[in-house]
Amino acid sequence: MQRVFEALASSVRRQILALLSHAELSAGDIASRFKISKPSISQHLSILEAAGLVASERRGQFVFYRLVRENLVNTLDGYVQQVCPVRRPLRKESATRAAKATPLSEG
Amino acid sequence: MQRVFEALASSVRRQILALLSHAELSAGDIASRFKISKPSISQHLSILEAAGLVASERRGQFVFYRLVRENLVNTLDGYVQQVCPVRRPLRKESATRAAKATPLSEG
DNA sequence: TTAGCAGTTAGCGCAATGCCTAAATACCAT
DNA sequence: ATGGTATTTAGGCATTGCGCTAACTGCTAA
Repeated sequence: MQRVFEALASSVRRQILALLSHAELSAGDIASRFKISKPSISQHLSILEAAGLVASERRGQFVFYRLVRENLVNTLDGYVQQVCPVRRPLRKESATRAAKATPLSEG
Repeated sequence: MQRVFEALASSVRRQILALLSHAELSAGDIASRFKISKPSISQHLSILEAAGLVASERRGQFVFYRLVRENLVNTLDGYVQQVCPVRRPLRKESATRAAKATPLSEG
């Protein structure tokens, strides 16, 4: 969780995740979309991977990165629930509980 | 948004928000729950306030801080939607869309 | 005004971050 | 093996972040 929030603290890294939300991309493809150097992007990718927000797979010369939505959503949702007690989560399991829509101090 | 994610990158600040999710607290009350010094907590609070995640109000000698849930939830939700296209948001307005539960690449 | 508590601001030291270039590694093709 | 492309690792440097103590401001109470 600490790693996830640290990873998300960087604008570049958030943009990378946004890119990967559309499609799997190679490290080079990702780097080409930013002004900063390839090694810097590689470093960002390794931070994202350490946080479990992306996964990588080498195919031939290329290393493809894909978004791991589950971890992103679970982590953010988990924290939001901690801070907005028993509010509607944004994950599937509890579409039922969502119906109750518990108003708390802001209702 | 940048400010919000930067604010959330610190464990202490996330804990402060969690504290404030239960009740409004004075700066001193908050500080007393951590090992770090009062000035440091004050600095954390000002970062949270700059990010719009908390609001402060002086009452007599005390400065009370309260959580601004809206901004926290809106920001996290907004980014999640950017990354998990047209996924179920975790805010109220669209309890309707939540029923549809759009499966995407992880369905 | 003086004393005292609550909180913030100022300034310092240290560790971590983020960028870079250069060099190394991994793979493909010849 | 050799050369070329893709990516990561290593090392350096400037900036930022986070903790501290000391000093300052705001309020209450005599």
